[in-house]
Amino acid sequence: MSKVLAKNFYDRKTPIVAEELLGKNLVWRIGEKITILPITEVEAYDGFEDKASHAHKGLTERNKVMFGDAGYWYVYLVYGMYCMLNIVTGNKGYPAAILIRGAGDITGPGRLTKALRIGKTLNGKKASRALGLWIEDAGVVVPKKEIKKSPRIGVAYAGPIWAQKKYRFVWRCASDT
DNA sequence: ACGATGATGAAC
DNA sequence: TTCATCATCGTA
Repeated sequence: MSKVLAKNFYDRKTPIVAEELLGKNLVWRIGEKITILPITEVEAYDGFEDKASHAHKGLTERNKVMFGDAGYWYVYLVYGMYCMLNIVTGNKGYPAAILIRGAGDITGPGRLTKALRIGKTLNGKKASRALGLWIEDAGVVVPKKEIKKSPRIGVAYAGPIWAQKKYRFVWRCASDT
């Protein structure tokens, strides 16, 4: 049985949610076509103090979704070309989100949204079957040994403390090393 | 190693 | 209104 992850899953400490998202299924439906991809790589962006997070400069038009309820999509454009897909975590008023960097065979957040044709129209929408983009638990448990923690990518500007935080979680199968 | 490519936020 | 800066990727 697969169950759709809802607010009670996302509304917890961001790094915990991020780690638990590994192995969950990202589901994307366009009409009759359904794509199911197990999540393999994520990054946590947590709270006002996190200098790598968009939220650290306060509430803005772009990042306001991060301040809202958990379980909503935060989608934005970087480098003029690629949309980044994030799921909002934490309580309302507490800005946090998790960037989905890879799922299935796809590695890289830009490639993921390009492959699925996910765009900013989903920004601020609730992850649900009705929307056509959601995450569900198919009962897969990823062994701790297969989870690799490391610093986040592309956030050197955040200063040593935040740039070095191990908020990146990668599901590395035992078969490869 | 670097350019593409455009929204964003802050300065002026 | 202008400017530097990006949670990146493909090509070289």
